[in-house]
Amino acid sequence: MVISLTKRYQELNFRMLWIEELGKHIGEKVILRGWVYNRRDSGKVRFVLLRDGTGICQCVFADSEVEKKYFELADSVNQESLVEVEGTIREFDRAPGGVELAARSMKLLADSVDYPITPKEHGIDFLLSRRHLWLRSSRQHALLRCRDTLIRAFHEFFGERGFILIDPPMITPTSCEGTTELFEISYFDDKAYLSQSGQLYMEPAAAAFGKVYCLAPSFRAEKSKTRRHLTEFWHLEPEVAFLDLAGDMELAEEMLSFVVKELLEGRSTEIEFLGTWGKNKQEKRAFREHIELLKNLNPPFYRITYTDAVKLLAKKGVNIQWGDKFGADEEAIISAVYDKPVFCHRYPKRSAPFYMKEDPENPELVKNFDLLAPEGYGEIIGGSQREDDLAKLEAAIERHNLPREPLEWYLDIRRYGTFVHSGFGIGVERTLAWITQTHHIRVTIPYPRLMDRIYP
RNA sequence: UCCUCGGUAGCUCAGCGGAAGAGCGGGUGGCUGUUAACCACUAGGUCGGGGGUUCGAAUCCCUCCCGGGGAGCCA
Repeated sequence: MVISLTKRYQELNFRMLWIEELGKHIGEKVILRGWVYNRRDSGKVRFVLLRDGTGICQCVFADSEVEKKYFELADSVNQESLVEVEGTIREFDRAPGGVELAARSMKLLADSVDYPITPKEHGIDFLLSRRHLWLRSSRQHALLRCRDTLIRAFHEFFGERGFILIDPPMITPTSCEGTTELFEISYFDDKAYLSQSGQLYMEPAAAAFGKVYCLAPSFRAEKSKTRRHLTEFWHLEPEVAFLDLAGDMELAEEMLSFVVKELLEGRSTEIEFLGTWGKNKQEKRAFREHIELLKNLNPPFYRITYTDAVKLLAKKGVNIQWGDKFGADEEAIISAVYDKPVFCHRYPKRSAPFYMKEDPENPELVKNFDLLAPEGYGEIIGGSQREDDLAKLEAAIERHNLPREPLEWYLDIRRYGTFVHSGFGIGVERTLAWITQTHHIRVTIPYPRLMDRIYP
């Protein structure tokens, strides 16, 4: 079908163009194919907004210039019908994109009756149930283009630095961290679990390749119903040999600065659009301030120890004891002190996962960090130096009441040339939500998986 | 799992004991350039399900179902 269409355009001496390319073809006769985004009319003129995925083009049908049947089609064609429009591209300042198509004819290729997502406000339940159609809408379009750029930027950052991409398994025999709820699946005659992190598999890979990373889905079966949680999210996890905690934090801040720059440069149109879409005056100002913050997001970020953060919170009147975990409120208070993300590091060992390295300067602590994003977005990165002492790791496994046998392979890394190494995990959706100031991360992934929502 | 708010036209919502409403969307007509166009007319309802209170229930009570927001946990 595609081949024959292309041939037809050649025969007609027309050019089949994507809407994003139209600016370079002013004055040319072209054929556009796309879906009807919206339709407007005034007197003897009909406007059809055509969407082909790369952009939107206003097609103008003037009563005096087109045959009656085409004018009538332009007058009645349904939203999201697939059409082919033939005409001439011309400049028009007030049209979206600065150019418009002076239409000569239009052909209905596929009708669309009662398209549910009308140019109107809809509730989140309605939209999420129609996520497969919602993807066509302009805000979702902008967000997912930013997501594409963000993921490419992650790969570029690590690729340029000689990291090797190592894909972890998604089906695992046991929990990686032993704490969170896992999705159980049946695996022939056995039980298996969907991976909640690739980290334990990255550590042996770091011994094999030195600098490695993975970018894969992670699954969490916790019944978390908040704007920061998905049951399936994309998890980026670098792991580096001979890197200590300080180096790990440096890697994290360089990476974040890099991808933010790539987004600001590569997706300025989309980010500008997101800064105005559905926002009131105050929100628009807040967004502009956020963009200024992003523009100045150069290393180093701020650093504060857990112990100092507790003191800071106490000074702010928060009732908190050393050893308590930080909740969402505490994290918001800490991050609000700074105009850049802040590393909170060296948390109490008693609430830390088994694999984190004990701080030699204080065995009550582990050498880990959380990176807290400003503006209340909370933790977007969690990282640590890993325990490389076999005896200490074995003791930690025992302390956490974890079964030892499924972790023997992991202990091997400490048996055969153990080495200082560190890494971190960052959620693609949380990062994108923070950069684009999106309230809920469910719209930063094409098909969100949430508690009680698995359709479409 | 807990707390909290909600379910009324295709969509977004108002009505909160006394004739089922608005805006948008759909349909029809009007307007030479619209920007979620506008104007007029019009069709469209098991008020989430079940039970109860009452002369009378969308409205009050009980219960179940579904969804939103938040907490814990985490990225």
